[in-house]
Amino acid sequence: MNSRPKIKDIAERAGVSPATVSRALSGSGLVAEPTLSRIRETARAMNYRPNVSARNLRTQRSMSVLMVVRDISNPFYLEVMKGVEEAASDAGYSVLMGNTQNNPRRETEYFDMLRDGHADGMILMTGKLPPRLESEGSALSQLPLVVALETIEGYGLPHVQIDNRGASREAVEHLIGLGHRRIAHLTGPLPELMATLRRDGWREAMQAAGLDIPAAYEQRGDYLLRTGQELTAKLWELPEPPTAIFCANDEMAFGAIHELRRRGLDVPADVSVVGFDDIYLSQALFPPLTTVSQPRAEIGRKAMSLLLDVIGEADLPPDPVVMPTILKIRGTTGPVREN
Amino acid sequence: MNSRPKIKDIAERAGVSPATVSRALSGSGLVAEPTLSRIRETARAMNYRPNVSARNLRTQRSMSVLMVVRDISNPFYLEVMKGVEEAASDAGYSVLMGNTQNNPRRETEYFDMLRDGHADGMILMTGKLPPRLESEGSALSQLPLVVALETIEGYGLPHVQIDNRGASREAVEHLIGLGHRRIAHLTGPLPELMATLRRDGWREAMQAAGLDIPAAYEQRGDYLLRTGQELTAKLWELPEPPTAIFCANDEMAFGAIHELRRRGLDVPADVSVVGFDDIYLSQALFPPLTTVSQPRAEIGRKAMSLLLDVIGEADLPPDPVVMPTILKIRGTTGPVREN
DNA sequence: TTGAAAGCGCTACCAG
DNA sequence: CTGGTAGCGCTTTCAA
Repeated sequence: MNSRPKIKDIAERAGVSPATVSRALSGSGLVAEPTLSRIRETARAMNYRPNVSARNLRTQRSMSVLMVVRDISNPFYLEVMKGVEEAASDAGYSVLMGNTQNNPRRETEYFDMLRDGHADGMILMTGKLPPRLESEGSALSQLPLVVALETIEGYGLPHVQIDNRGASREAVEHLIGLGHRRIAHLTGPLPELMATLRRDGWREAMQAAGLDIPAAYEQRGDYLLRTGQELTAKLWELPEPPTAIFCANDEMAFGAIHELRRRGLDVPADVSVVGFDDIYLSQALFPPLTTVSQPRAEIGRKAMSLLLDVIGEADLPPDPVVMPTILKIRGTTGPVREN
Repeated sequence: MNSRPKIKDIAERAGVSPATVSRALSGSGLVAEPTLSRIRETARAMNYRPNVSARNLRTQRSMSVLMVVRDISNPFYLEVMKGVEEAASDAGYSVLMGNTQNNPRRETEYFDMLRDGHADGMILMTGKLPPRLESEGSALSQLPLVVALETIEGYGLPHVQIDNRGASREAVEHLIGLGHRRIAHLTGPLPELMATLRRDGWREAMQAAGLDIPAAYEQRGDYLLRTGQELTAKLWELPEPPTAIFCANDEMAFGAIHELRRRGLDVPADVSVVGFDDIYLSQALFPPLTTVSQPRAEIGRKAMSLLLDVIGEADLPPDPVVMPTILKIRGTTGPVREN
């Protein structure tokens, strides 16, 4: 009566076998009505909860999934996590958070957790594989993996992503439409794929409009705020600074705006700035940031639902799932300054 | 050779019993040297990983802890989570994320996960108990629980928190020191304890300085950005608006600044604004926000280490652990405007 | 220092 | 529709 009741206790009290209790509680539909409700009743009365370890051992599943990110303290992941958590919770799964800090040892650890039954599947948002696994080739495609936000090529893994190149092109076209011709770009950490795609989108839009791309207008960054400041400072040491800056993410855009203001330049009257990601608070700045918005929660939900498909061995879309982006035109972009 | 090796496979290969393998791998120190390294070697060679479900079932532990927050998409929790994750990871624990959205059903669910062996302990950051449990009284103090950031009174639970009242007092004193006499406060969701404490700190500082507190200067909020805007708008409908606003959190402070600027008021030349929490990007705004900074990662780490103590049945500090705050004086506060 | 064996709590197979 | 029971993979007595 004192310690936690087990299935056997319920069985005795209800006058049936453990097997029947198990069936009744798991809703297998194979239990006749009078028995069914009697069992349910006693289970509730005894405040019964099935032991997960025992169940997991028996069923060879953990009903948990692993969501692995580069840096857990990046707010960008919040909404994605929320989406993953919602979809997981709806399906009866728990979410384990993995944080790699770009440390290969930790990356490997999370893969090991898949093998040791800690989790039934993994959503990878790191854009890379631990070195040890890279050699495993096609064996990887057998693992219950879904790649989100980033891309891992060559293993036939399911992906949920956005059209980074197209979205960048659209953002730059917006600037061009405002009359800007000297448009610089602060890149992400090249040669990473996502950074490369965003850079390429910028280049494409510039070329399509017949605009010049001075080498110094492509400033190599790393998504960090202070880098945005520094690169902007560099741009303003050029004989001919740009009239607009397209940044590979919002943080660098904040850094750029910060630096411009420090130099007494007004955004957007003097210089236009566009970000990418539409992170939390982007719209709360003054002026609110013009940026490319990703449907983060939906990306999380979709990734989780794909993962459930993988775990359930359902058929998967052979191509990456591409989620739509929206260019949020807000307050940091405006017509090019005359003269 | 194909499917995952189990302890029995290692035992056969190494020519010992499963028991010895288990002892060797868990480092019990009861295995003689030649055997020990032979077992380790074969385990590595076979790429062995112990099955967690089996181990958990046997040991009656899950080596996971649950971190439960009100709203997972609030960036405030990021650093705390990081701290928890670090301390957990160091101790060999995984962290499960729980998101209640203030939904009592979900709150109860997470408590159930404690009982069903999903997790060995729980860090509660919701500041309240699910209704069903409130009646259980002192039985609660037997559960492996740690309360962080918030407070749950009357059950003798271990706490990690900050001195909300004292920190608020300090923030308001800073404003008073700058010559402000008309200082309004945007509160959190009263009557919640944390919101109340921050409000009380403001009142105390005002009273100690002999300043008036017009009823309309206490505007009841809910920590949301847009509420910050709305309440500020209300303040400026008063015959005598304040010269400074102390906000119960940073988001409302951002909202306040936004609204002030919309009205053509300069921060801090016309109005000073102080926030609370020092969330991500607070220092990246222009001007950067003056706010109360909490050692979030340390709070997370401390909460986790307390939880490990609880789980290990170690002695606990009878009083709440109070972590120090720092008033970060940045760019949104300045001397009161003359005239 | 090592091995044999029980059993953690549950599910699912096989009978009836 | 229900019961008996094997066994998931591991740890940990108890004996040797």
